[in-house]
Amino acid sequence: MPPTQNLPGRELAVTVVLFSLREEALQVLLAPGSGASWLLPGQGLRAGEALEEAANRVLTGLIDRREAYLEQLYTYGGTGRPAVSVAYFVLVPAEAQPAPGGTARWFPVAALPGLAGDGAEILTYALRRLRYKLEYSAVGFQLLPGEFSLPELQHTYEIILDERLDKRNFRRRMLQSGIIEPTGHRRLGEGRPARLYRYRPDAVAEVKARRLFP
Amino acid sequence: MPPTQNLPGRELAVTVVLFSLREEALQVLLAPGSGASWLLPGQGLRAGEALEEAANRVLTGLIDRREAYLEQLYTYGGTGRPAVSVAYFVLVPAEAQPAPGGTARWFPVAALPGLAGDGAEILTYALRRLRYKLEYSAVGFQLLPGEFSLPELQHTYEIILDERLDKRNFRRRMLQSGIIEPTGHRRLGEGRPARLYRYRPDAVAEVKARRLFP
DNA sequence: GAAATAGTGTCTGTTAGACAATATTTC
DNA sequence: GAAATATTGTCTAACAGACACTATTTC
Repeated sequence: MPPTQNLPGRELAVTVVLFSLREEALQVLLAPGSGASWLLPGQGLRAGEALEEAANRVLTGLIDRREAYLEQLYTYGGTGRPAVSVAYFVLVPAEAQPAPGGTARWFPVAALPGLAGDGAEILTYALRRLRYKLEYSAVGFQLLPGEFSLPELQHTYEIILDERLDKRNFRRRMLQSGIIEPTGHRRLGEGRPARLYRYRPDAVAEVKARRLFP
Repeated sequence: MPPTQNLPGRELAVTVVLFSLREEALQVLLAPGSGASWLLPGQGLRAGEALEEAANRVLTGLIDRREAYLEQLYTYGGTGRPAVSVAYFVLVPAEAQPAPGGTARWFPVAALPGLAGDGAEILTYALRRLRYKLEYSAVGFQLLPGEFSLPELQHTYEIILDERLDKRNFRRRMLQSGIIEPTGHRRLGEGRPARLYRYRPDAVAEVKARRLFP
């Protein structure tokens, strides 16, 4: 029974775990709760509304962005208010801006405030899922703008996995996978400019797990 | 809005996709629906009942077995009756017997009857998940009795994956993984008796997916 | 001893992972 | 030309996958 915003008496709610990269850190958007605690943003499900619709509605109230990577995470509860809450996992690029006038705030996952209800449990699970999916699917691109350099991409992976990666091996596999293509543009900066790439959603986005028992 | 048994007016239900191996085939337990159609078994959620409790309750009404491998699959709906249904994925060994007096029947996944509502969609997803998990986790053992031979284990994999596997490679990896241990018993039959093994739940049950972008 | 099934070992190609030097830009 | 950053290639160990014969039991 995860905490919900504004609609305390509902049977069914959706909860959203919204991740983004800001200031060199993986951050989560949280809504103010009672007292000093914070909540995962959520809303009761409206009559006739599909689950994913409701999740998108919550999202629209939080952020200025219409498209986002959204995936059902897990359904919690059966006791408490709301009785059941369907948690969604959402990724937005750093470009996305919080909705004007909103009270939600970003928190680095490394420095979370106290979370009401089972918010901490949900968040931990979402984070685990993010790290796991990063390694065998292409979700990482959802956290980046449309054009990015390979060092930026690698940096994204390093932040989320909290682990240093070898530059040569990273580039080799990323390029060999065919999942990105050069845009022809370059990112100018202090040193040698970096080539920019874009994600190719048509490329195979998921990798076969290594078979334990083939 | 998956079909539910007996409790048409509920907001929230759990649906169970129950797999077992019988007669050399992967089979699913279905409940009779209206007319000639069949349903995935399910029940409305009771007040104060946790989701997994409800899934276990449904299970108890279907089969004589108290323990089963049970995992939340996906939550469907938002429209229709029931408004939302939480689907569970369940594996039981072939030993398990249907509850006496029950009306549910086993169907091979290769020859399913017409399914009401979005039963077919849920079942297809459950099957995909089973095959997928089989390759990187140890769920396969949940379909076998406590003691089994390596040929039996391989046969289980072949049935579910619908694919022939190399005996030598299969045995090598299965044994090297340390996930099974010999019981000292043997399975007698027509030819040379097979050594029996048991699953070691304490062994690492999941394998790192191959990193796409390490 | 024939039939049936269980059990075993090797070779090869691919890939993950470790590792250091060169290239291009700005100031 | 110094500083900063981007870009590139090789070697090795581990593992997946292909492949054929021997061992043990029953009848």
